[in-house]
Amino acid sequence: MLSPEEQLEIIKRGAVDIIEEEELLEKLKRGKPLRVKAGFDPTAPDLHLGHVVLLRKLRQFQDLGHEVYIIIGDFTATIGDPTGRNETRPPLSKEQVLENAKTYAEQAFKVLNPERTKLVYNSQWLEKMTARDIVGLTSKYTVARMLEREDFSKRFKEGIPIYIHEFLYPLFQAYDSVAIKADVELGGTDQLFNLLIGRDIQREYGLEPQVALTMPLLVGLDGVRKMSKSYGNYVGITEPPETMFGKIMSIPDDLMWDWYKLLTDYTDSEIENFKKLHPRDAKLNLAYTIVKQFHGEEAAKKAKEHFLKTFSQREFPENAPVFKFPKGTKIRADELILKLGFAPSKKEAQRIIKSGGFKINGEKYTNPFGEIEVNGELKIQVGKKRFARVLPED
RNA sequence: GGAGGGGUAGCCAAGCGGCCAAAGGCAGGGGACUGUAAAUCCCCCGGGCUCCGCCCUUCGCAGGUUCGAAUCCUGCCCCCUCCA
Repeated sequence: MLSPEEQLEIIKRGAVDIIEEEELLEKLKRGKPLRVKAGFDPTAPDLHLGHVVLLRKLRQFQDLGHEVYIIIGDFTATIGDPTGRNETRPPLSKEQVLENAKTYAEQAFKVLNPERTKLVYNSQWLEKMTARDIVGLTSKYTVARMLEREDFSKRFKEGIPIYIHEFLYPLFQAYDSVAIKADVELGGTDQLFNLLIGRDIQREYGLEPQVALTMPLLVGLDGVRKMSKSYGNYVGITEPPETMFGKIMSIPDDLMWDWYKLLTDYTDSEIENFKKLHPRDAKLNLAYTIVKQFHGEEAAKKAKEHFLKTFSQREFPENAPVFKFPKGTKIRADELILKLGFAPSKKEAQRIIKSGGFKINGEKYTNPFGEIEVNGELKIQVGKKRFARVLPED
């Protein structure tokens, strides 16, 4: 077991805020496993690399001998957390939440150690609260302090409605920390406010306040906005190795250093060394390292080869999806693309063809209405990334 | 409850009787370039028709006035601002 000081060093890596660092050191010095809490938003069961940043930090705690508590907000999800939004979020059904939680756990264990992870549902304690209990909880915080939160105050100023139940969300999240006696709570930087309320509320209930630790929000593929499913700039952790690899390669060069820091185990000095490489090679290594974490070494190697062949050498990928047509089928070029699912409409397919984005067996094919006969194998390419193999069938 | 302002394509935003499938921007797609990307340049961006032209469906919803409406009128729904 590492010394408290050494542990702290590891924990601090990549973190934005630790409130308070001295308290954390105190807790570590007691030598008992800490209860590290993280909430899970059951509205988004598809985990992406943005979530991984947090999960990796949790994993570090586990590797240091601590215990992770994942709070499934099955109760709070029926309220809707307004964090980071300027509007109220629609509540979810109970069944949906449970289903999402299951998917979440499966994916989270690609990073977390299941033996040191406890999944708990906050309905366990929140549903038992009586009106009196809730009044008790709400009497421990003020409206003025709630309005300190940026999205609340912004909405308040702009006249966008804030419903009273939305104030309950941070309070219930804080109460979760009371219920499990959390020592540390992790979240993205956008969660800082909620994490801090946890400290106040724990204190009110006579507990030692938790340490709030925030991690940066990972910037997505566009290099601008935080990674989020709704922006479409994400890399899902269940995506196939080739897709994952390709997506990572498409991030802006500048972004890759953040990714290195937040998504790999490389030390700062190792990362500094990578900066001396050709950016393409540094990024290849990044993609390789990340893919390896989720799919293993073999798959990562293959994904890299696939990438080099397809993009650097412009070769036709061997594992392109295969479509079979009866032998001798004649089909119009635009209809073929539509059938392969490479365009949402014939019009769109025609545009692609006209502008030279359609290749058969490596040759550009520019007549959208041309009849294509399926006799032998056809290697179809649409744009740079979409490939298909069309085979005749007797 | 009163007084105003507004709802236009994925988003933002012009248009305010015909030349409007609707300017411009963003996002997106294709091509060129490249290191994969970014930047830059060109093209495209409602759907359908063997398509250099034609047809259908779009401007909150439902009707109406007109040869003709996103544009005018009526009703309805929704949103915002100010006052109470």
